[in-house]
Amino acid sequence: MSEPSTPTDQIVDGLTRAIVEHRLQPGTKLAEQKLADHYGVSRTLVRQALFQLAQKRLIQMEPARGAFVATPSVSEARQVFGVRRMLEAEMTRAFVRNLQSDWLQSLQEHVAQEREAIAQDNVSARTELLGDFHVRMAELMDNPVLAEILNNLISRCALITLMYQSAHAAQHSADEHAAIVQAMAARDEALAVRLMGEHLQHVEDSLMFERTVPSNDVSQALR
Amino acid sequence: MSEPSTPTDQIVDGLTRAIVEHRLQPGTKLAEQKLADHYGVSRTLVRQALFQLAQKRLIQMEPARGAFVATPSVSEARQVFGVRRMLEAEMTRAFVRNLQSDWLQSLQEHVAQEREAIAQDNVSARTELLGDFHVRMAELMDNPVLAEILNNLISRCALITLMYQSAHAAQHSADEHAAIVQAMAARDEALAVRLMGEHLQHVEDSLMFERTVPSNDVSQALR
DNA sequence: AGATACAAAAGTGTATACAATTTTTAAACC
DNA sequence: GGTTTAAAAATTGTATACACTTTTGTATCT
Repeated sequence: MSEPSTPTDQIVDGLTRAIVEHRLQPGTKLAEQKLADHYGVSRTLVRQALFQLAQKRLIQMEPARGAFVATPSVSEARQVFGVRRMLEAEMTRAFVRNLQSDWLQSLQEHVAQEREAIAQDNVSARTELLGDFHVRMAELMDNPVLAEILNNLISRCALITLMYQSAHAAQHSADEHAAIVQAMAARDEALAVRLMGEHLQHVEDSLMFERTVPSNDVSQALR
Repeated sequence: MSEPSTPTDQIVDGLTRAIVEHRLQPGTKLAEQKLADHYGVSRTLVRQALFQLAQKRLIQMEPARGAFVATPSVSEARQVFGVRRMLEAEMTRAFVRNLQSDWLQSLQEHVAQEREAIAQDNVSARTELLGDFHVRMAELMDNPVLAEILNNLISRCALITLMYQSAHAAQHSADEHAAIVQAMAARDEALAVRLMGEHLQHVEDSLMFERTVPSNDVSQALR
């Protein structure tokens, strides 16, 4: 979390957070000069950042027209969730098979944090923690390659996710996380895998609503 | 394959191919001006391309020192193959479950192409086709999201792969591909999944040898 | 009034310029 | 001979300049 990171990376991170947290709505135009002014750098660096975001599929670049926050189709959304289910089913299986004593405690603490954020109605912390549960599993397994891929997929899911996940749905997710950890604690591989699959299916099913208002106020959103 | 693509994308593609095909050895320095001269553009565009390659983990950028073709550690290599096994086990399962009549024929034709390239001792075509077998499955399932992720993973595998895969190992891979298709044709889901897992394990096991000579002649490699 | 044409403004795409850092080269020293 | 120091060259990091495209605004015509 505390990497030195180049200016370009900082812009990437800042925009990623803004997009994932829905402070920048899908379809919003990202004008290079405005971003440059906001970050106090030249367009050169903004441009480098935009290209990277395009590769992460968080924005879409149209030739000579500029960059826009991505508006994933329903089909793409289903594919992203599908890949997550494929990957995380096997990840869960491997997790239970190689279970270390401290892993369970770490996940249990994470779920506790989730519940705290939900109780406090802290929407952005809640969203981040719910996604990080899955990344945390990869990190515990000491697999940064998997963690990075999952993190990218989860970013795309967050972009896909409806504006604000309801407090109810968030609570449901946290409960499912807890149930998964419980199955792991019982070393019940099959159950843990099944619960993880169902969990992701539930998250997917709880989304896919109508689009929300595009306010498009870039400077304010980035504050 | 025939996208208009910006100059930056062309540089990314060109360097990707050069790295994946081992015309540029791991550790080779990629000096910006040399690349700019070679592609007849300014450093600006080369830089954009390099940042994208860094994100794909095909090169590593060191602050103020420049870009170098990535030299993945053995640990990273195992992680990449591990993620592929996770992903492709489930992909194979889904493939067999949703099997369409024309899918098998497409894969069979692909295997035939592989064998032709192997017979002709066309190393670069062979390497590309052996990797594309897996991407083809994702494409047949009409899942570009999965196809893109797999393609990135496979690029990293190719970078990891020993300088030149032996003709013998290539033949072995093509045979395993054929066996997988055969299991699919028999609608034997469990067998197809198992064969795919074993196939990836074999590929992984056949690698991991010593490093080879760094020739570092960029201009010639890109020719 | 509505549509069309054209000029002005804004924005993107690329190259160049320049400061800051690293690498190389050469000389001085032990 | 090998190591240290210092200047020179090369390279990276960032900003700016400018051509070209798209968008916006305005006046003209029907």
